[in-house]
Amino acid sequence: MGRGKLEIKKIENPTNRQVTYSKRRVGLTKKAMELTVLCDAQISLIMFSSSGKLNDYCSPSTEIKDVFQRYQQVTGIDVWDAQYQRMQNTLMNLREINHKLQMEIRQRKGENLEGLDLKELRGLEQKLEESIKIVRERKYHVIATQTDTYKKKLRSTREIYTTLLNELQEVENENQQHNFMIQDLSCVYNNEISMANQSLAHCL
Amino acid sequence: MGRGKLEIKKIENPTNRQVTYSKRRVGLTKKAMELTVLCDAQISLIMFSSSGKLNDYCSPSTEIKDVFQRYQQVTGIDVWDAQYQRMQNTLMNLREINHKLQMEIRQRKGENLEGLDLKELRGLEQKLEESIKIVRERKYHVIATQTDTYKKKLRSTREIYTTLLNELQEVENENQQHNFMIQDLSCVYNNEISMANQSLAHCL
DNA sequence: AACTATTTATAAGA
DNA sequence: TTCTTATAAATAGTT
Repeated sequence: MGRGKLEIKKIENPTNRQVTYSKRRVGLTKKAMELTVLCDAQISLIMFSSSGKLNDYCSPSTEIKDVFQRYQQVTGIDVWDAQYQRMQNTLMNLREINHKLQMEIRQRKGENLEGLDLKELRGLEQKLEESIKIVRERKYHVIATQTDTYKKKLRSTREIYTTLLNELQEVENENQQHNFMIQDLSCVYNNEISMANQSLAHCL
Repeated sequence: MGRGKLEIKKIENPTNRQVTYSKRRVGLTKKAMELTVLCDAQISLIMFSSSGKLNDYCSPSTEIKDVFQRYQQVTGIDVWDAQYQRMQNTLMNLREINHKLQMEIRQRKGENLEGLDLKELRGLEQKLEESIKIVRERKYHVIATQTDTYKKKLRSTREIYTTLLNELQEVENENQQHNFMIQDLSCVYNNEISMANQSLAHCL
């Protein structure tokens, strides 16, 4: 179209090429826009001139990257980044593992037992018995440790008391005014003993 | 252009819209190609029709993703980022859930109990007791069902035996040569009874 | 999918 | 770049 027919091959004159680019770029964009409006299409158009200048058009209410994403979805994963692909794989792996874990937990909770036969149920029962045995052993261990701790505390308190009592009685020999301190210490000691006994009783 | 002027707004008639899309899509692609050739430009054109069909054009010796990469470089917009970020989040979420599931399973297996205090151990023991109760109930249910099935099988076998025995004895009255058949049937029946009893014994 | 009257795009020139 | 305009190209409506 135009005053003469233009053969479709690279325009060698750079000025002419640039002029033609400008004109046709506008025309192309206009046509893309019209197609968008007329036919309710989603279009992305990216143009780089031979000098590297960028121009683009994208149908309204979307962005180039949305179009790209959609393009990827439709064309498949070939164009996806290697890293992206790797991530996708990891994701699927994790999902699978997750699912298996969920299933195991559900079985161990006693849910979803419909599919199991007698032998499998026995196996599960056995596994649970083993687990509960371990938990109970741990519980007894913790109880024993706590009891032990209380006993040690008690013994140490008693030792401290005895030591202090001895020291005080020595001092008392020199100074009768310290009598009231012995009474005070007795009180603290009895209190401690009582608390320790309470804790032990709660635990056993 | 055409027989009449077309107002640039969405064509409501779907058939017309589709036809116009097809025609103009070809025209647009042709113009893009011409611009590529005439002006030595790099062009990517992606079109989705309103029905979701994809068509694209890309200047020779490049691919869409090259154009996008270049576009990304020039504009500074990271086409990948949004998608990548979303995936990363999903990944981290899954990993976290996975970890929690692992921990729950390990506890239910009796592993990794070091961090638990007496109260938590008691809770875990209780949960395991509940689970094992459910599993046992299910096991008893399966056993009961199987027992029932065996009983029914036994009853049915006995009925068939009785019927056949009667029939045979009737025939026997007419024909003494059938004695050996009765013996044979007895043998089969006793065998069946014995197998059923064995299965029941194994089960209970 | 083909036809064609008309509109639109644009090549060349200014 | 922009305007003009003759002419090529695209395409709307029709078959």
